[in-house]
Amino acid sequence: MATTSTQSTAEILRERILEGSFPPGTILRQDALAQLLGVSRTPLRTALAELARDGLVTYEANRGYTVRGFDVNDIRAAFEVRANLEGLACRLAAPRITGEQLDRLQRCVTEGDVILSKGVLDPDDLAPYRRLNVEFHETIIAASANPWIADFVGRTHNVPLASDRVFHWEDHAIIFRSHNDHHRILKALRDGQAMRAEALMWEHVTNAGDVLVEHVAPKITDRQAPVTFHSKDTGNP
Amino acid sequence: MATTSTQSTAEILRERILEGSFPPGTILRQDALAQLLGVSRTPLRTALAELARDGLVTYEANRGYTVRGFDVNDIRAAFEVRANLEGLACRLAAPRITGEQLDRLQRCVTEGDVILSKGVLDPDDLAPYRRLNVEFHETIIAASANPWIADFVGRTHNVPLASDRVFHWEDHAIIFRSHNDHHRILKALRDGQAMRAEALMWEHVTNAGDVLVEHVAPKITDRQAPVTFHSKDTGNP
DNA sequence: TAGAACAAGATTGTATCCAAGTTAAGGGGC
DNA sequence: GCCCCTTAACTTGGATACAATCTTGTTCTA
Repeated sequence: MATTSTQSTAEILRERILEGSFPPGTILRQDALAQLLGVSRTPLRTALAELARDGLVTYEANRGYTVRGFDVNDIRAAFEVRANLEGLACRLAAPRITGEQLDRLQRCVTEGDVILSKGVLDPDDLAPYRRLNVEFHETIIAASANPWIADFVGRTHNVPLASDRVFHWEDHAIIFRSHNDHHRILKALRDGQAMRAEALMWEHVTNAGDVLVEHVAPKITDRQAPVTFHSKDTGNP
Repeated sequence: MATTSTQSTAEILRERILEGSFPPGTILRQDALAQLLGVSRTPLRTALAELARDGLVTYEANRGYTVRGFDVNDIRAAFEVRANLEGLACRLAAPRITGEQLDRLQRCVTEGDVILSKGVLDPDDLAPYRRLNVEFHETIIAASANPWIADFVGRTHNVPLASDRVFHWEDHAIIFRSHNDHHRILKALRDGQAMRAEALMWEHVTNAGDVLVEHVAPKITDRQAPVTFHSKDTGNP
């Protein structure tokens, strides 16, 4: 295999935690967790140290790792920063974006048009549209030519419920407006209007945060009590 | 000891790399490095995984860790996002900063006045002034009540030469102007002028980046050839 | 009965050992 | 003579064993 056991362990754990398989406050017992994941404690511990650096789990010396909990304010704060960073990405990208990148953005927008032209939100279209959305944002960030933005925005996705893998695919009007933002952002970037692109992106992300917070707030209000993870648990509630 | 061996190893390594003790491209041989630091390979590897997550070293599966090199563009890019993030911190802090925090900012400014009133830059004043500077910025970031900003700005300090531990303590006019910015930023925050505080901080950080880049650019132009780290090396060139 | 001290069990942190992969050198074939 | 394959030394990755620390339950005392 081209990848190492530590890497795959970290990836699986990250996925599980972001999915919510391990409730916040869960104490991650290394022996049990290693057994569940089918690896020894050595790669598991390395993976945990990485996740701790990403803020997904907290660490206390000689007391192990626990799954970190995020409240509504953490999510709000994440979108606050992300709105600014992605706005900055637009401002930087406007004068230097390449034709090839503009083409890719155009493709995302056009394909999104097709999906949304139905007038209703087909559940089967969720995955493709989400992929388009991710590619649109990532292309702009890449066009900004500032690697820190990509890194930091990526880190704000390391939050359960705030990741762009969570998508509110219910209200056609909301998605339609969001997609319309993409149209305008692309237009602004093509015309080299840095400030306009920045303002549009800022509002675009800020509103997405508002929608998300409004939608998921009830889910997070009940703070789980600390829970211990044992080997008999499957990790899927 | 309250701290664990892994933690201290990571801290020492981080310090060493930021200082420049290990030139970019250095291949960090685990056996030799562990021997140098007086620990076994296990905690060392965990520490290295952490530093890799911070971007200080790069990792390739089955081929180990190498010290990452940063060029002028990386530093420029770091200041670009830092200027925006610290500007954002000001905007957020303006309406919610506490009296206690304003007092602390005032103290930083006043003590800085005393140091700079001499009219010349005494080398003995470098450390105290640098401490005041760090406290000023960190207080505002804390006042923004957005933990992501603190995290991300901290990460931009994880760059050799771009850390705030590097300070250009030569030109009195430059320092004086910079300190004058602090005066105005404090005034803006006290008066609740969010936009003004943001603009001032943006310019403040952007200019600091310009000065740094201009000053250190010659130092980085010569890109070191890849070098292997052996146990006989002391780590101090 | 409440509280503290102690001891046993459990859990984490570190070291050592073994396997798997990589790199480099030497030998054989064209 | 040059290229490729084989092989051996070296390095990294993972598993296991051992040491240090924490937790918990019990017992003894005031």
